[in-house]
Order: sequence, then C-alpha cells, then structure tokens
Amino acid sequence: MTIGKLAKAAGVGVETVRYYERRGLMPPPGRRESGYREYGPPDVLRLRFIRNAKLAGFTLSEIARLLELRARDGASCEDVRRQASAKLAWLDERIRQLRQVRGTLARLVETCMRDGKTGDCPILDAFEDEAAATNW
Amino acid sequence: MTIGKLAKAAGVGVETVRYYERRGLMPPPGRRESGYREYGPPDVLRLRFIRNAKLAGFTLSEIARLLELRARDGASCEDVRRQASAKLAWLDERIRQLRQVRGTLARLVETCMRDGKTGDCPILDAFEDEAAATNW
DNA sequence: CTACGGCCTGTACCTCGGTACGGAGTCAAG
DNA sequence: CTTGACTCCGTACCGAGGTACAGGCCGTAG
Repeated sequence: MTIGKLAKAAGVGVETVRYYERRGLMPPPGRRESGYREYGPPDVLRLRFIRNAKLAGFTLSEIARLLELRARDGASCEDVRRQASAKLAWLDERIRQLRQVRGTLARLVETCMRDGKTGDCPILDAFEDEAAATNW
Repeated sequence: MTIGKLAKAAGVGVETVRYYERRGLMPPPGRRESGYREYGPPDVLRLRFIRNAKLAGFTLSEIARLLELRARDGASCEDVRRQASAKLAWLDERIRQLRQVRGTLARLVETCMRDGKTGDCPILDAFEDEAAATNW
C-alpha cells in the first residue's frame, strides 16, 4: 500500500502521514526500489488510532505516549485509564471556564436588550470595567 | 504615563502593548523628546477593554471591530449585541462539542474500570475502531 | 556621577498541527 | 508510448497571540 492509499484508508492527508512520521508517531515504513513508502494493514490501524485519539482531545504528544502504552502488553490498561482520566478532568475544567464566560456574556446581552436605550452600551461598559474582570 | 505604567495598570505585559499597537488595536501614542511613548487614562481604559474582551473569548480581530463600534456614538449598541450574540452561539457550539467528547471518553473509562481485565484495553480498542469515530 | 532599571527599534522565535510549495523521479491506464 | 496522477525530499509558511533577544539610549535614586 502506498502512502496515498494509507492516507485515504485512515481519513487523513498524505502530508499529514509524513508529518506524523517526522514527529515519530508513525514508524519509518519499508521502501520500494523506487523509494516509495510501503505500508500494511497495521499502519491503517495505527493511523486511525491517532486520528480518533486526536478527536478525543488528546494532543500529538499525549498520543505518542498512548502509542507507547499500546505497544507494551499487559498492565498498560491502567496507565491508559489514568491518562484518559486526566484528559477528562481537563475537559471538565475547559467546559467550566467556557460556561462561566457564556453566563457572563449572556447576562450582558440580556441587560443590553432590556435597557440598551438608557445610556451607553452595557457590554462595552463591562469591558472597560476593572471589577468586571473578576467575573470572567 | 510610560508604557510600563500603562501595562501594569491594565494587567498586561509591555511587549503586549507594543504588539497591540502594531496590530492597530492601540493607537500610536504621543512621544516624549526622548522617544518614549506617552499614555493617558483613556489608554488604560482601552487596554483594559481589550483584555476583558479577550477573556470573554473574543479574538483580537473581533476586538478591533468592537473598538470601532465603541468609538462611534449612538446606534452601536445593537451592533455590539449582535456580535456578542454570535460569540454566544459559538461558545454554545464549543461547549456542546466538548461535552460530547467528554461523554464518550467518560464511558470508555467506565468500561475500562468495569471489565478492564477481560481482554484488551477498551480505550485503546475504541481508538482503533473506525465505527467509533462517529461518536466523537 | 554612576549604576541600574526602563524604554527604544527591529527581528527572530515560540506552540500546535499541519499545509504548500518546487523540482524531480515513478507508476499505471489508455 | 505518452500522459497524468502519484510520490520523493527539503524547506518554508500559515494563524493566533504573543515572547525573547540584541544593542543602544534615557531617567532617576543614591
């Protein structure tokens, strides 16, 4: 299988595969006489693994660690779970932050709708307000 | 007020102020004989505005537009509200995505806890699974 | 007066995850 | 056999939002 077929099979771009090889996420594949990279089915699995882990919110560095764990048999499951739990906590924190910002902004829009005619825009005012910063 | 005082008053770095000037977010200030930038209280407000809008999730380009609206008197409030509402929608979408990923990952960790001993790690397996991709 | 911190400009560099050349060689269908 | 798609390598570039020099001038406290 050439790099183009592999890329298609895993749903990523050709350049991306070469980039992953440079990053050490994909192992250097065998080569044909011509110098073309030659891949097999396990490479599709690995590439798909990377793609799905990325969709799950892991960074490429984290995925590199997951790939190491995947390679090692036995007892790795707990390590994986630990990393997944850490990512889960990170997701919770991000969501919390975004919800907070969302709440503040929603309240401002609310106020703006209610009494936008009286005086200046409450949204713009809030952005100038030092004390408002504590709400973000 | 020199740039250092301004930066401190608004809670950002000196380099950041100069960067904002390059980006057109801060107007070119007056200069002393020595070439030092000279700022006044309105600059503190403006810089604080940028910082708070950034905390609210606006990009620097969006903030540039907000600053224009801020400069124009009258009728700008509705424009601001429109942009804030758009950001609100964007936040909702981001939060939705993160929650979805969080849910999937949480279920995987759950499964891993329950029957992690039987067979391979369910988390790693899911990352190799083509069909699982639809869940993210 | 001298030393130390603050400020000046310009340019380079950082992270993250790729994308886009350019010029050359290769493979396969028609 | 030709043509068009594919692949090779290396390097540069993208966007976002800054940060980090280097080399030199300024300002003020002691």
